[in-house]
Amino acid sequence: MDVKVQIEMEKAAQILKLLGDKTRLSMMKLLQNNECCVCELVEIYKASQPAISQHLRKLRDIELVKERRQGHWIFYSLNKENSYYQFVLNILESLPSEDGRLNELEKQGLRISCC
Amino acid sequence: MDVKVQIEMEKAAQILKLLGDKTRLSMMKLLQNNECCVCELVEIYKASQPAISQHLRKLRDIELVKERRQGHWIFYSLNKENSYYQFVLNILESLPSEDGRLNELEKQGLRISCC
DNA sequence: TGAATATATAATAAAATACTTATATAATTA
DNA sequence: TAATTATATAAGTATTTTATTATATATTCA
Repeated sequence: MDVKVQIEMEKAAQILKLLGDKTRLSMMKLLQNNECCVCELVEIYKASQPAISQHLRKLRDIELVKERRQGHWIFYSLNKENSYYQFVLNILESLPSEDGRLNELEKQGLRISCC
Repeated sequence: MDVKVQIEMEKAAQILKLLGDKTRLSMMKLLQNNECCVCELVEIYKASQPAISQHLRKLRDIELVKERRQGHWIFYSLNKENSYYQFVLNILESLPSEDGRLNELEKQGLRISCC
């Protein structure tokens, strides 16, 4: 059964606005099960590096995602500590998996495996 | 238990973008349990009539809400026939009730009771 | 049928968002 | 330590969204 924690209207609208973008929403779904670095996302979404960086910044600013530096790379993942994590997860669970996109990368030898 | 019907990424983003506005999100929550006419929404949100009409149009365009004409008034409500109704409902259920706003109207004698 | 009321639409202006190009920062490695 | 690589940020521009003002449509009622 789902947990239904209530969330203020304003905060909800703010989060939904950020999720209301195809690239960001798909990124969030991808990050639900995976840690990804920026260059992988650039490859997957065929977008410019600054464009991806700026999407990530917005998600980071409201703490929906967190980063972990490892050498050259910065790995992004969902921030499970966030008070609104459950709200976001509820939405992500209605979306089709995007993991296939990472498998594609792997096949092309472009996956940045950590460590 | 929640029904979790999967929904295409693009459609989800489109819906979330519309919900990602404070006024529209709050309106949707209000309409979850109530039928409201435009003038009530204008009063509640202290917005101009065209502004409210245009918000409603967007929600109507993707069939999240439906209208019912009765005399001068046009009453809006959630469109439960929509394929994405369950998805939307899932989100609305995490939000605090807005019914209090209608009670306020009622007290002021501004509620348009149907029939 | 004409006036009044509720709502919609069109045109425009203002504000917010997203993308591009250029540059900065931080870590790695030769 | 200089060159390279991954990422971030800033500035400018283009695009999208929202609100405003003016006007049109539809219904009711005198």
